[in-house]
Amino acid sequence: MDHRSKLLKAAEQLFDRHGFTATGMDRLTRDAGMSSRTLYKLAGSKAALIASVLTERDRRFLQRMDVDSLEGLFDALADWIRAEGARGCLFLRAHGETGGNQAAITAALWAHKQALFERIQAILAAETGGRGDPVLAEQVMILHEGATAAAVYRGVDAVAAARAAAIALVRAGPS
Amino acid sequence: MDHRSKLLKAAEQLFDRHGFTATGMDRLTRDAGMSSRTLYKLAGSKAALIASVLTERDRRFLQRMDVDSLEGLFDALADWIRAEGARGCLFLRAHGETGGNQAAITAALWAHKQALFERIQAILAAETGGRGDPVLAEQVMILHEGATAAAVYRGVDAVAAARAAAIALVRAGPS
DNA sequence: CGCAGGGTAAAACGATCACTTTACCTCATG
DNA sequence: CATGAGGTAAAGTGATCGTTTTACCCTGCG
Repeated sequence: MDHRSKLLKAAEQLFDRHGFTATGMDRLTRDAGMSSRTLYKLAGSKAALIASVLTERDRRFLQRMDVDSLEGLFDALADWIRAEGARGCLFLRAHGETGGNQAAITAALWAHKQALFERIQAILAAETGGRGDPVLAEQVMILHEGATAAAVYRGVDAVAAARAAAIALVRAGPS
Repeated sequence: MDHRSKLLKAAEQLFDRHGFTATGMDRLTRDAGMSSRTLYKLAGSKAALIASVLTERDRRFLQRMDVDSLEGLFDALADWIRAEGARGCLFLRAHGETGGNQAAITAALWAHKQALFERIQAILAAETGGRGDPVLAEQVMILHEGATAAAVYRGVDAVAAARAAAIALVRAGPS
């Protein structure tokens, strides 16, 4: 594994497990297995590193959510949480820690949520036969978001509950 | 207003708007309008102050969620967000910033979510005529949580969507 | 008046922060 | 063999962190 991949992997893990501000650069160099000089040559700055981590996270997460059914979407989320742990959405956490004042982080958050929303819309369009209901998509998105957050204190079972709710909502159709 | 109230109010606002670690004690003393000596006599430490803020927040939030219908619950959340802004659940943010390693914060998070869950259960029991469905309560809780999180990037409208979804779920009954 | 309680402003504390610099090492390639 | 690119370890940078200390100032009360 090359230096850049090692750095991004270590950084994502540390940021996720301990928080962004709480993670010092000395700990980062140790976990990434490289000198601070190389780290700064690769990352530029801590802020830029956070942005890079979020970009990579977005790619990896959406890849995992590349499914073609509502059930698959929530199963994929449950798998993700079982593999990565339940510590809440990393994008919202980054946004919250920086007070929403860092443009790059806010942009990454928006792009990530927009992409996820479009994926949900596509899944629903396929399931309901092209009938695109933006309100229903938003409700499924909220269930997905809520399951991610609630899993922090209720565990993976929250995802199963959200999954059942989403299915019931779609079956009930437009209210 | 006495010193303790001024401190808690200023601290809650700063923590919420800028993050916990990003808020320095110098800024806190300035906004609370007192010397650092008085602040430390009242708060003990920054960690203790965070815990106190969360306790006060729990009280104030649950007081606002003291309603007797499902519609009222989500309307109360919308009112809260309109008044306080949409920056996500402060308890989950505190938990995330500290990596879940501070016992007092984790305890405050658990207590808060447990109390909210019981409130939702009570509302549902009243609405469905005593039929206590714990899964339905969890689903409404997830919608509530999801709306709080999604409001950060989609605005208050997320709460209206969650409200409609909750109503549809309850009307559909046990799946 | 005398004095204690509770406050202030501001300096000082050591620790830690993100980041840079210095000095040295390794090694493939012309 | 010489060399330059790319790496390391470690010390140093100034700033900022949470917290404590110092010295002083009101003010209500016996």
